[in-house]
Amino acid sequence: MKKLLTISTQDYLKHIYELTEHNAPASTNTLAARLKVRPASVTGMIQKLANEKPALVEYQKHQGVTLTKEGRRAALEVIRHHRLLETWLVQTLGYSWDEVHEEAERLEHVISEDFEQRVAEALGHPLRDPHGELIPTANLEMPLEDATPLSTLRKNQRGTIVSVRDADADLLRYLERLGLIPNTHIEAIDYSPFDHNLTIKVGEQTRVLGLSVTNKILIKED
Amino acid sequence: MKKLLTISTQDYLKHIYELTEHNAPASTNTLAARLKVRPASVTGMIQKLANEKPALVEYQKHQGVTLTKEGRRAALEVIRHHRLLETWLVQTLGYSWDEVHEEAERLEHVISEDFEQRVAEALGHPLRDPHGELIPTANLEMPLEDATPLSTLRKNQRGTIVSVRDADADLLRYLERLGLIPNTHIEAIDYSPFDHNLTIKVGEQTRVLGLSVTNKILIKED
DNA sequence: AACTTTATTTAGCCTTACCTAAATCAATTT
DNA sequence: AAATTGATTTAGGTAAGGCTAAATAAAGTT
Ligand SMILES: [Mn+2]
Ligand SMILES: [Mn+2]
Ligand SMILES: [Mn+2]
Ligand SMILES: [Mn+2]
Repeated sequence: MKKLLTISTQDYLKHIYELTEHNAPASTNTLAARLKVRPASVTGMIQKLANEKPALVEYQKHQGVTLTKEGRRAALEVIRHHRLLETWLVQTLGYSWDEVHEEAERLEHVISEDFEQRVAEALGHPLRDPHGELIPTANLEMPLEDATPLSTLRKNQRGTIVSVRDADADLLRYLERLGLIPNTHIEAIDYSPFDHNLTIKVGEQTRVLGLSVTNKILIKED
Repeated sequence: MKKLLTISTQDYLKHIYELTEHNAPASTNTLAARLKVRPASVTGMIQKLANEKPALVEYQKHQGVTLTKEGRRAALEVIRHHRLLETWLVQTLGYSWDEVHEEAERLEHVISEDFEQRVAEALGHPLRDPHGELIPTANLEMPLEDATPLSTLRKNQRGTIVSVRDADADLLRYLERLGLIPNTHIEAIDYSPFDHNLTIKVGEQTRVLGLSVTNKILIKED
């Protein structure tokens, strides 16, 4: 029953998941950019995934792509591997949060279910990875995220950083230097509606963050 | 300067190394059997490896194959990864010695040099893996093995088990059940020159081992 | 409505690493 | 020396997963 998926297939499904997480199908071009592949290659792969049985994606020409139930399970499997691996690499080998992603990106495709289980066990079944992102459960369900983007915080509101999207190592190093890591308390002290710049206080420091940054940080109001 | 090798290439080189370790070139058929691939495929791959520049193998039609200096380095790189990974999986995730091999077989190809170094560090730069096999050094030299096959032990000689070839999980489970693991002291109490059976004493137990087993165990006389 | 631009798909190729079947080589036997 | 056998190589395919260039569709403009 279980087909074994190639590394490429797993990467396609993972990226489709991330792009369609907040509904809205993923476009060929966006996927191509994420996967660092040409749009024509994406079309080809998507067609194949749609014709698998059971189908892994739902696809209508020119309308973008979404995951089927099977596709979503496969995507969550990879994401669970990725996030458990990141957590483990940080905890046992002293990786920093800007270094783990790349390593996990390759390991996620080759570990066994046994390995996954041993790591989960060793870590005490963590809920979030080092970037604060939720780890899918062992039965492949994604827990509900109740945090909101930092970009929604307004003057005089306070919050605690929950997570940061982990794609860009440079951004992560930058944020760490500013002290903007999970569990940090912050307070909005100004917001500029024209450029969407948000001025916040972190400890004693004051920082001004643009939308491209505030969109990538999730917080919980407190 | 450094070409990146595919997983297949790495596996070919690793198996060629193991087959040529005690000089004598590796034959197409033997390699095919080890790699679980058809002889024709081996010929094809070997021809490619011989035509790389720099060449990774030395090859003359119908004469078998050996590694060049570059090929040997590449092979030792993979073997170092494999053995460090085995050691680490056993120590940090509680794998047993018959389980680690398969997992390491896949991980060995995807870890970074950074990962390798962190693991080596975390383990205190171990000299041998859980099967007692020597781990190539960080600068890719294989330490000299001064242990000898158990098959050379004769009546009334005593020795300590140094290592066991790790290929076959069933054999490993069998040996563990008999208490035949690294650092165990044994004594030869009989040898039959006709069938090469060796009778040994392990603790209080007496065991009779065939040549196919005694050849896979290395000991140091004491 | 016609035109232009951008997004997407199709068509045709390439590389890697496998396979099977047929051909050839090398080592034994007779 | 000839014939047989086993090992190895060659020839011709296949399946993945990329690529470029050309064709088409959709969306935005005049
Ligand atoms: Mn990946
Ligand atoms: Mn899993
Ligand atoms: Mn391998
Ligand atoms: Mn290495």
